[in-house]
Amino acid sequence: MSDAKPQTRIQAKNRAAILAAGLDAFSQFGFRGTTLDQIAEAAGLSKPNLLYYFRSKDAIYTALLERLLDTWLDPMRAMDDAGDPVEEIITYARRKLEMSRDFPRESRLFATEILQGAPHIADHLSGDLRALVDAKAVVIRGWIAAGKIAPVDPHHLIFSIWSLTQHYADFDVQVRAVLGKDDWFEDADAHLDTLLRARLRP
Amino acid sequence: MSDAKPQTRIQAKNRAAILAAGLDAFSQFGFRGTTLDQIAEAAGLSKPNLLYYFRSKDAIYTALLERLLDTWLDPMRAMDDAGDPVEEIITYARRKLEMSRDFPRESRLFATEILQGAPHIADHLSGDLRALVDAKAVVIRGWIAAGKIAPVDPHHLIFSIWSLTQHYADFDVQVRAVLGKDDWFEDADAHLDTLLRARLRP
Amino acid sequence: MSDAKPQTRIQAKNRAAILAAGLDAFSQFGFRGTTLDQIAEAAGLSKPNLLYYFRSKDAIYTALLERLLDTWLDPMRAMDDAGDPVEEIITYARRKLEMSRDFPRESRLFATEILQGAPHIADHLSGDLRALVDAKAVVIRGWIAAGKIAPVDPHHLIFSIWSLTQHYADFDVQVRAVLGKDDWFEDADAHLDTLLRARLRP
Amino acid sequence: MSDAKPQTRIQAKNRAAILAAGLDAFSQFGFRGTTLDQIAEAAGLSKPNLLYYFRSKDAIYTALLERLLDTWLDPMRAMDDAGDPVEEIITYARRKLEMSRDFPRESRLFATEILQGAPHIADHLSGDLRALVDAKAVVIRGWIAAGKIAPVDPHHLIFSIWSLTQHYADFDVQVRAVLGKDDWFEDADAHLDTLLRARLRP
DNA sequence: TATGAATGAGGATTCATTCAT
DNA sequence: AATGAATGAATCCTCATTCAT
Repeated sequence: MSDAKPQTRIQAKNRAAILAAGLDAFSQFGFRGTTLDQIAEAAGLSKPNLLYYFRSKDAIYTALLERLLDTWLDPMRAMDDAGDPVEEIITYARRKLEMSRDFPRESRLFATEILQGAPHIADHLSGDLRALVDAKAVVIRGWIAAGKIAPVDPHHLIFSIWSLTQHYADFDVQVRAVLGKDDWFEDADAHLDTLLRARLRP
Repeated sequence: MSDAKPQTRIQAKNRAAILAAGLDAFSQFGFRGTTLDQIAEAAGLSKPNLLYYFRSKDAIYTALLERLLDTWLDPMRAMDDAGDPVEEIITYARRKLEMSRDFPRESRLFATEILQGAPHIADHLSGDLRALVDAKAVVIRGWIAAGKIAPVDPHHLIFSIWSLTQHYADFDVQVRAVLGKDDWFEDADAHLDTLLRARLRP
Repeated sequence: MSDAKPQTRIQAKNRAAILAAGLDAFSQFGFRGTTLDQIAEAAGLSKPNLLYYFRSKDAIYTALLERLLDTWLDPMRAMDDAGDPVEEIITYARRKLEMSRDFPRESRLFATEILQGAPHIADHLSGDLRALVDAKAVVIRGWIAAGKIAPVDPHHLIFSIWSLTQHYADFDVQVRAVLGKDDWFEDADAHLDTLLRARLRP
Repeated sequence: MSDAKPQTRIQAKNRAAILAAGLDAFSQFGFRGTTLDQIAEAAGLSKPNLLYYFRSKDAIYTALLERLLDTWLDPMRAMDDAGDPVEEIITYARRKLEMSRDFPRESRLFATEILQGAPHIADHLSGDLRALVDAKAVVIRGWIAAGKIAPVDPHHLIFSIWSLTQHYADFDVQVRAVLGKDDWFEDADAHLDTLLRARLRP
C-alpha cells in the first residue's frame, strides 16, 4: 500500500478506478477470461490510456494480488499469543468470516489464483505464508502444552478456519442458492463459533 | 443426460480421451484459459476431429460438468437416515475427503464454475442440489430432535463439510506449500474426525 | 532448400507465395517496416491463413534469411583451387555481379540484416562464413606464394569483391540516378574486370 | 536548409541531443524500427518536449539526412583538378575510408535510406549528387585524355570508391566477424591504395 | 472418421501524435 | 520550455469454428 511513487490526484483516481474494475472482472472471469476492454470500459478509460497507467494486463492483475497479499494475513497476524487462546482463535475465525462478507471479490481473486496453481504467488505461499503459519503453529502448540486448548494439529486447524470462512465468499452463489436467501453471516458466525469452541475446549 | 446415441468402440475411446484432456485443462486453466488446441493435442486428435465429437468447446465443458454433477452428490445421497447419526455424518465427510484426494481435478472444475457465478449450473444449484440438501436437513433435524446429535444448523453443517474437505483439493497448492509435504490425507482425516465429532456429540 | 517436411501442392504454393511477398517487402522496408498485412495481401492470403503457414512474422523473415544464406556463398565455394588464379577470382567477381543483377532483393535483404547488426545471423557470420573465407584465404595465399598473382591481403580482397559487386544491387537507386540510365551491368562488368586484373596480375 | 530561427543555448543543446539520439537509433534500427520513446529517453527529454523541437519523427529523420548530405560529398568536392590525378583519387578514397571509420552511423543511415529506395532524398540523388559526379567525371576524363591516368569509366570508378570504403562502415559487423578483430583501418587503407593505384597508373 | 486449409472476430500492446496546463 | 494525460490507428497474433474433401 505504501507506494513510493508520488502520484497526482488524477493518477491516484485512475489507478484506483482501474484496480476496482480489474478486481471486479478478474474475480469473476479469471485472468484469461477478463479483457482489457472490459476493464477499460468499467474504469471509464480508453484502452491505451489504461495501459498508460499499467504496463500490461498482467501488471494490473499483479498489482491486485500484491495489494491483496498485503492485507490478507492481517487477521492471522492479529492473533495475540498473550490473549485467551480459545477466544483468540474464535476471533480470528470471525475476522476471516467478516472478510468473506466485506471483501468477497478479493477472496475469489485469491481462490482463482490458487486454483490455477498459484502461478503468480507460489513464492509467497512457500515463503511468507508458510513462515507465518509455522510461527502461529508454535504458539498454538504452546497453548496445547499449557492445557489451555485441546490437542489439535495446528496446521490443519488453520486450514479449517480458512476453508470454513472463505467458503462463504468463494462459493457464495451456491450458498445463496441452497439457503434460498442472501444473508448468511449471522448464522454462519454462530455456527462456526460453536463448531470451533466445541473442538478447542480443553 | 445419458447420451442415448450408440457408440462404436473408437467413438467411446475418443470421447473419453477428449473428456480426460478437457478435465485436465479446464480444471487448471479455467474455461477461457483453455484452448481447443491444448485439448486436441492432449487427446491425440486433430482439432476438426475433436469438434466432430463435441460440437464446441462449451459442449466439452458442459459434458464434463454434467458427468461431474451426476456423481458429485453421491456421498451425500449415501447418508443413511437409519444409520448411526454421528457416524453417518463423519462418514460423509470422510467420503468427501477421499474425493478430494482421488478426484482433485473434478473438485477444482466445480470450484471454478461456482467461483465464476455458476453460469452453467445455476439451475442445478437452486434445483436438484437445494432439494437434496433440504431433504438431508430434515433428516438431520430429526436426529437432533431425537437427541442423537447436538443441535446444529443443518445447512451450515453441510457447508462446513463441503468446505473443510474440498479445500484440500481446491487449495492443494497452498496446502502443500504450507505443510512442506505432499501427503495430507491421513492428518486431515484424523483432524476432521475430531472436529466434527466434538461438535456433534449429543 | 531441402525441406524435410513433406508438402502438399497447395502448401508448397502458398509457402512460396508468402516467401516471395516477404522478400519483396522485407528487402524494401526492413523487418519493422514490413507488416503482415502487406505480405498477406501480396501473397493473396488472409492474415490468419498466412500465420497458418508461418508461425510468425519473424518465422517468415528467418526462413528467407536461411534460404538466402544457403546459396549466398555458392559463388565463393565455386572458386577452384586448381583453376587459373586470376581467372578464378575474376569469375567469382562476375558471378557476384550477376547475382546483384539477378537477385537484387536478396542482396538488399542481406544488407539490411547486416546493417542492423546481423541480429539473426551473427552466428553464421563468425561461424560458417568466417570459416569459408579463411579457407579461401589459404588458397589465395598459396597462389601468391606460387607467384601466380600479385601479393594481396586475401580478406580485404574478398571484402573488395563483395562491396564492389553488391553495391550495384544495394545502392541500385543511387546507381541509376547517377548514371541516368537503368542498365549498369555491362559497364560495371568491364570495369571490375580491369580493376581486379590490374591488381592481381603477378 | 539552414534553419534561420535564432536559438537559445538550451534550444541548441536539446536539438543537438535529439539529433545525436536519433542518429544512434535510426542508423541501427531503421526508420520504422526506431521509436520516439527511444529517442526521447536517449536525449533525456519527455516525448512531448521532443516533439516541441521537432514536429514529428519524420522531421528528425529528415534533419539528420539533410545534415548528412551537407557534408557527405565534401571529400568528393575536395578533389582538386589541379592536383596530381592519381594522388587526388587515392586521397579521395582515403578520406572516404576515414569517414567510414569516424562516422559509421552516418554511413549506415545513408545506406539504409538508399536501400529503401531513397524515399526522402531521391531528388538529391538525381539532382545535386548526379551533377557533382558528372562534373568530376569531366575532370577525370580530362586526366585520361592528358594521359595522366589509365583509361577508366569515371562513374564506375566513383562507384567503386564509394562501395569499397563505405563497406567497412555499413558491413562493419561482418567485417569484424570475418577478420576476428575490430580494427580494420590500416589494412584496408593499404589494400585500397594498392588496388586503386594499380588500376590508375597510366 | 479424419484432416488440411481457411477465416472472422477478437485481444493485447505499440506508437506517433495531440491536448491541456 | 516542459510535462502529464489521452487517444486513434495500427500491428502482431490467437482462437473457436467452418469448409472442402
